Amino acid sequence: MRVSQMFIPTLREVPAEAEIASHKLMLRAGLMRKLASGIYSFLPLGYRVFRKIEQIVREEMDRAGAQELIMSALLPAEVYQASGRWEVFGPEMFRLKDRNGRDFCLGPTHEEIFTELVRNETRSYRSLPMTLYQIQTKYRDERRPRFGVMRSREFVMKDAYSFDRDEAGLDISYKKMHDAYCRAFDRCSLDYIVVDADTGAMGGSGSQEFMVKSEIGEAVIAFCEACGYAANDEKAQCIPDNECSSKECVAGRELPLEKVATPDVKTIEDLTEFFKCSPKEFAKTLIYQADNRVVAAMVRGDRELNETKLQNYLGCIELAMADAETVSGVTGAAVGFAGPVGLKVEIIVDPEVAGMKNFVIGANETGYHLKNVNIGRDFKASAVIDLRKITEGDKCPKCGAPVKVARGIEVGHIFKLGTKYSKALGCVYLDEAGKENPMVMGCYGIGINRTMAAVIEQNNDENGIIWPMSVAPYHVIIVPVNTTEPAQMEIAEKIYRDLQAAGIEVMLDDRNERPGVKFKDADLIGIPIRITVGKKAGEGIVEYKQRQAAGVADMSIEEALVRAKNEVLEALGR
RNA sequence: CGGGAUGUAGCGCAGUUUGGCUAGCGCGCUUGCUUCGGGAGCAAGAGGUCGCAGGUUCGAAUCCUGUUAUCCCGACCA
Repeated sequence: MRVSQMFIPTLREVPAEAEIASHKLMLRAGLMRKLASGIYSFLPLGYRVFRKIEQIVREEMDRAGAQELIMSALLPAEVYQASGRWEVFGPEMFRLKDRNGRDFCLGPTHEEIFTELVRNETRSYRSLPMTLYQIQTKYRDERRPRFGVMRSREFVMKDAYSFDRDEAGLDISYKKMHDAYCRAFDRCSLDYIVVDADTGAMGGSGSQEFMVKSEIGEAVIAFCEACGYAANDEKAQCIPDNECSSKECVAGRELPLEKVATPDVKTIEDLTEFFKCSPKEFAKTLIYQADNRVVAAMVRGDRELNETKLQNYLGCIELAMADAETVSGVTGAAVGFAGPVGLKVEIIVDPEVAGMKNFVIGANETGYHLKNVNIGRDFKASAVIDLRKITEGDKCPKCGAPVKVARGIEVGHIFKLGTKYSKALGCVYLDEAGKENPMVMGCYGIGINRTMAAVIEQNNDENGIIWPMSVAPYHVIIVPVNTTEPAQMEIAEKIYRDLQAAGIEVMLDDRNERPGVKFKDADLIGIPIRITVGKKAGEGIVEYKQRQAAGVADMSIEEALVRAKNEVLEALGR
């Protein structure tokens, strides 16, 4: 298309609202504009990219045997009430009423709707397995929309749902989706990692996330370069490190319990200062409010508690640090002096703490700590389970090598749901013997908008976006340096026609702008190949430039045409 | 939801402390001339109820009260 006729409102300066590279560039390159917090309009160039990503995902879903359909974003309350999620979603769900006062919502996710559809229409084992999907808009009234399209209130998700007879069937359907996701993200040229994930409130027997490594990612992932283990930090299993630094511990003798006055010594930093020793010789006692009960959780002084692990163990819906009033009610001391000795609540202990001897804890008395505490002798643990957060250098739970920790953007998530929804909603099939069984389900999501932002996060430089060919809004841009030179325009027009005839998506920058402006815009919007028609046009020479490469090359028109066609077709795998 | 910050032209900002404004600057936009290989030069223009509402005052972008929107950190999040 001719740039003079296109709606590409590029910006020279970065709007103040944008912080991260992808958000800034999506605004500057004229891909989108904000309508409200977490709500964006995609402009022509941005929408082309959006549709290409969508199409890649669609092709890979179809190739994996999934069938596309489309559902409404406007959903009646009943279907969520049946599964109990009308309440669970809380204020995150956009709710509205129709003219008769009936409750509706804008769908935040569609498990229930798919399950209900299949329940109503499918009865026989002969129809299974089956995987259905849609690429459709979701609405979530996020507490804090962030980073442009990275966490927005309206977004497009590809959501797929598999229905199988049994776990073995689910394993196969799940694997197919896993492989399809890999192909889709590969085609988007994303550098991603597949990590084990916590199933959380979704329940089910297994889950993996597709993470694009990025510093601005909201998730933390641990991975092992030695054996390939990778997990979300909520899920990552920790191997206790019971290397002890104190002599008493090495000797293995239990020393007599001592109460030490520690006025104003509250934090771990204060304690290491006061006792002149390593934080590894303390244990933190954290008081939590879990639904209606109060529990204590202990991790070593230098560790952080992993709330997901605690929550999974407790099986509670709500988990939060107890407020100061609750803490003093339980411990009889101000915050900062909690300890397990004499505590009347459930005490859950990390294996590292369980392996410690003669350590220091709060005395449950304001201004005092206990020294030479020993588990078993001085207090009893209700349970010993892995409770801590993994850190860089921890032993890999699979092979023992030191793990690395990085941040990631979650672009895809696959779940083995099992029978949670099928049982709740009565989604059953009849087997050969005529017996009713719940279908075994999986669900699979890809955030299209977020994937687009992730591609930009990984493919940009100080001049702008560097689109991979597969998702670039156009493949080639032709830049005649001076549109008032008929020789240049003639050649530019010829290249334009030839490439279009070859099925290449091409832009012709026919604006009567100075060359600097056109080069800057071409770089900013990130078109993979640029063909510049300049002074040497008269000799039949043009300049060829790849967006991701530094150099330029002069060549004949014919050569440039051949090269552009080859590069585009090769990159697209045609 | 807790903490912090900010709303002045399409974008970026100054002016607010100490009220005097008929509100400026850069970019972009329009017109003309010149220019044409990395965001051109000259000239002439268009564009703003200073987020909104109320109050104080002779006078409010500026002070007070309320409200709303946006962004950041945290908490939270299928």
